[in-house]
Amino acid sequence: MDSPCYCDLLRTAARKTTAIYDRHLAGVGLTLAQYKLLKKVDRAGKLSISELAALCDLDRSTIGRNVQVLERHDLVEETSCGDGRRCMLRLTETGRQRFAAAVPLWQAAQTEIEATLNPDQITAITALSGAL
Amino acid sequence: MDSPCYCDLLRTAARKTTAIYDRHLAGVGLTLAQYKLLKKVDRAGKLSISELAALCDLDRSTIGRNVQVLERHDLVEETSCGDGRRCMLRLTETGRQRFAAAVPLWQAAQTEIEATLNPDQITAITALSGAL
DNA sequence: ATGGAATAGGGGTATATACCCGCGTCATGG
DNA sequence: CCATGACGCGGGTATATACCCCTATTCCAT
Repeated sequence: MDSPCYCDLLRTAARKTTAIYDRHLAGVGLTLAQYKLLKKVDRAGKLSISELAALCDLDRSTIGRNVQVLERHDLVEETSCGDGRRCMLRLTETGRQRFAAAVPLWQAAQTEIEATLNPDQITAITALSGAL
Repeated sequence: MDSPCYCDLLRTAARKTTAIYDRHLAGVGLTLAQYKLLKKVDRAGKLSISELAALCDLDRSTIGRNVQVLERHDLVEETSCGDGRRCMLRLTETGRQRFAAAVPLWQAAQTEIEATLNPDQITAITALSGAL
């Protein structure tokens, strides 16, 4: 009758963990979502908004707006490519430095989560992405 | 070295499941978040914004704005109590009907999730709220 | 070569969320 | 009985997210 709302549980867990990661990353003025974007741009070197959206499995317009924030903070810049429709994104020098400084903070958050949750939960969470 | 970002996994899982619940609830024009609010107001009968925020474990200002949406949709209304600072929320008749119609849709989403995830994952997710 | 389809992106609108600040109200200690 | 502090809430600002529509560009088939 009263099974817990799985959606609510996951949304709450996502909010709580996001707060933990954001708290760690606040030292370099990044949010977890921004860190993830910087990481993907760093890995790719250059990529378009649509490619980044596909990598993140997020809506293209969401990525477009999130990238605007990164551009305002001078972490990412656009470079033209042959195609007049697209613009390739890449990290600025500031972005590279900020990302490098953020990595150990992110790692600390990871470690905190690993210390908080039990191994079964870690395993279950890791398998979620494949199941949904 | 490259452990997956637990925060990203949970955020993605929350987005995906929210989309599933929202798709089911779209039949009555509600989102999962709105459904949860209506459910809590329904259970409580009457309660203030701060009480609702505490129940949801969300920021008071967040609840205030989400309740404004419900009021615009004529699902929730404010009633004055003795205290001039507070206003008590309760469901409107429309809100009661909408919530009643939404319950089986929510249940269908629950069932879909139970069919998608394996029991271990369900257990792990359920235990998350206590751990975080 | 041209016209229609496909692609890339921006902008509008809406919701969900959090933090901070200020304002009004209440309650309580002198 | 009044001043101070506690409380409740709205509003400002910022981010994250999604859907829709429009425009510009490119590509491809005829």
